Order: sequence, then structure tokens, then C-alpha cells
Amino acid sequence: MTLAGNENFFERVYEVARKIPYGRVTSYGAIARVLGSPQSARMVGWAMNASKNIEDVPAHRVVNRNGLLTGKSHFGGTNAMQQLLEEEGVKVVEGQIQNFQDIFWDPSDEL
DNA sequence: CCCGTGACGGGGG
DNA sequence: CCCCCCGCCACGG
Repeated sequence: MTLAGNENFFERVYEVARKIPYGRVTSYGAIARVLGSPQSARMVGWAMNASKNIEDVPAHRVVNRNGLLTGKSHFGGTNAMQQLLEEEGVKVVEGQIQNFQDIFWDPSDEL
């Protein structure tokens, strides 16, 4: 009924994103999946896009399923996204997160 | 109103 | 580490 889903979709995305632990990362698809819309990974990306206005949304901790910083171009500077990650101890080489499997955080693990 | 275009992901050739 | 198609849906032209 009421909750069609998209009404709060962005809010839900932000809630999950805020739970990503310091120094860990997750993927657009993983967030979409835990929200029950595995096919809406693109919308998660759009939500990150809109999160520039909202505070406390660590958009830099969200990458694609391969650990690539596909959204780095939306962070203004040349490598602001990478900088933010490396400040947390996340190694990035050529836009690729190193040791991705180990620092990957799956939102569904919170359940 | 139709259409191209994505911070995506899965599947197929 | 090629190629293409599909589903998803918000936004701008």
C-alpha cells in the first residue's frame, strides 16, 4: 500500500550508507539488494549524486561491484574520493580498491 | 511526450 | 579483461 518503495528509497539508501563502517566499503548493488530492489543499483548511484546536499553520507565508501571508484568524477577534485578513502586506510591503485574482498562490507551482514 | 543518458549489475555471445 | 542487450528509473533536452 503506502510504501511503494521509491518514496523513501533515497532515505533508505542514506540510512544504509551511514552504517558503512569506517575504513570499509560496499557496492551500489549490495545496497540496492538489501533494500529489496536488486535491479535498482543505478538509483543508488543517483541517490549518492543527490547526497551532496545531505550531511553524514559517506558516498566515497560506495563503489561498484568490482571495487572500482566509478563515481570519483563526481567528487569535484581530481582524486578527492581516493583521498577520502586513503585517509581511512583504504588503498587505491588506478581507481581500484586493493584488498577489496577483505574490506568489503555487505549490508545484509547487519541482519 | 519521447528519448538519450547515467556513481549499476547480470546475462549471453 | 572484447562485444551487446535488458531491467531499473530520475532528469534534462
